[in-house]
Amino acid sequence: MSIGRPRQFDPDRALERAMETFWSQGYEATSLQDLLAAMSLSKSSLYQSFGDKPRLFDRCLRHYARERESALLESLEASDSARAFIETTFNAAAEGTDTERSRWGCLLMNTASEFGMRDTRVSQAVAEGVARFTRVFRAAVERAQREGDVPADRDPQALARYLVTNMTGLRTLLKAGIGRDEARAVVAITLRALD
Amino acid sequence: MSIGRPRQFDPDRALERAMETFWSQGYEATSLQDLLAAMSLSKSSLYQSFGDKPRLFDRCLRHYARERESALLESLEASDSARAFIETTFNAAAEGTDTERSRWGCLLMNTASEFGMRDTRVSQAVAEGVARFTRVFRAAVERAQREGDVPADRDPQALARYLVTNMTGLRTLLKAGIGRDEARAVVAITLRALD
DNA sequence: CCCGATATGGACCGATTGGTCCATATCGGA
DNA sequence: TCCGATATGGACCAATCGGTCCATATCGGG
Repeated sequence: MSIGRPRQFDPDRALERAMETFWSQGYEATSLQDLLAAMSLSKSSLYQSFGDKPRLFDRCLRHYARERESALLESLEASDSARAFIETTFNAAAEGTDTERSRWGCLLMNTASEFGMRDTRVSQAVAEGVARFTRVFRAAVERAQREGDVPADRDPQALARYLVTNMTGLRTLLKAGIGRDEARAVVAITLRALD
Repeated sequence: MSIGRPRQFDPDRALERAMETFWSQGYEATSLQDLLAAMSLSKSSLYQSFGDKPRLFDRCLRHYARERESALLESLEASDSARAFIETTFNAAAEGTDTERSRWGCLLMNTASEFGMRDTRVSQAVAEGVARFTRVFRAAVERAQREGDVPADRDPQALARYLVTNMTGLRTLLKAGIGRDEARAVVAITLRALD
């Protein structure tokens, strides 16, 4: 399978760097030069291994969605209480302690905001990613209901979408310059929906 | 004051067109060509009357914020009940009946998402606009409390920010392809915070 | 009727954009 | 050791980017 000259870079690492660049700057504001510098490879290698800018971006979107989903799932499974997981996730977002990446918002939502419905491939990647997040939160809500921390008569799917909506709005407002105290107060109200 | 050759275009109309272009496409994705075509004027006139692209964008942001604020205020004052105003506003957003512009999201939040905190002028314009919106919703909450439709012990400022957050998230999710029914369900949960 | 002042159209600019192409390097297998 | 196959670096490209400049058009006031 590996005939010919071997790659001089780690494709996963390079993809991660590309993802970070798109994430922090957006699609249009990211030039090929930016990508090449961040990924530390030549233009030829980029096109050889990842195709053109749209294809690379698409791979970054899907990589992001999967990565975040598994991180959330891991955190959920490691939590003693599903409700605690939800509260911790939101509070961490409000604190912005969540690495410097918290200042970047959510790549999927940034992309939804930037592209809207203009590009079919992008829209589909975004929709799929949102579905992943929603699924995780639905699972969390359902488990919380089983654990008696959320009333059983609530619609887990609707509640999950509500949580995703609030997380999205919160991250956007943080990018808009809202302060920590204000974010905390918003989160407090948001989480009341679980009572 | 009006010495020299008169303008052959309506500056307000031109600014409106520029705003719509930035609103629907974002800043980076909007070229000067796009602006000139939408505004129906020559490059010279653009630079003469509005300055360069960043300056024009800044004016669009402030124009948008003021326009939306006054529209919301008007709607609030025309409502018999402040709570009805809030509910109507959110339901309209969920329906997407809200002209084609609903597919564009909110210019201020799109901008926050696209720029983050990179540009001081832009950040300030966004923050000021968000403050306008928050003020309107706070006024609405306070009036609703006076009218007995929202418990008096709630913090109007925090509730207003919560509403802005939810509106932001909702508009973003609509851009991400969420359906009407799902949006309605989210809004229903959002509005429970007023009970 | 001319003059100062503003508006307008279009030529022009260097820089950058995303993308292609080819010569060269470096591998595994025969 | 040579060959097929892949990787890499860099030259090169047309198109477009935002922006400047100047000649011309069109006004009001003297």
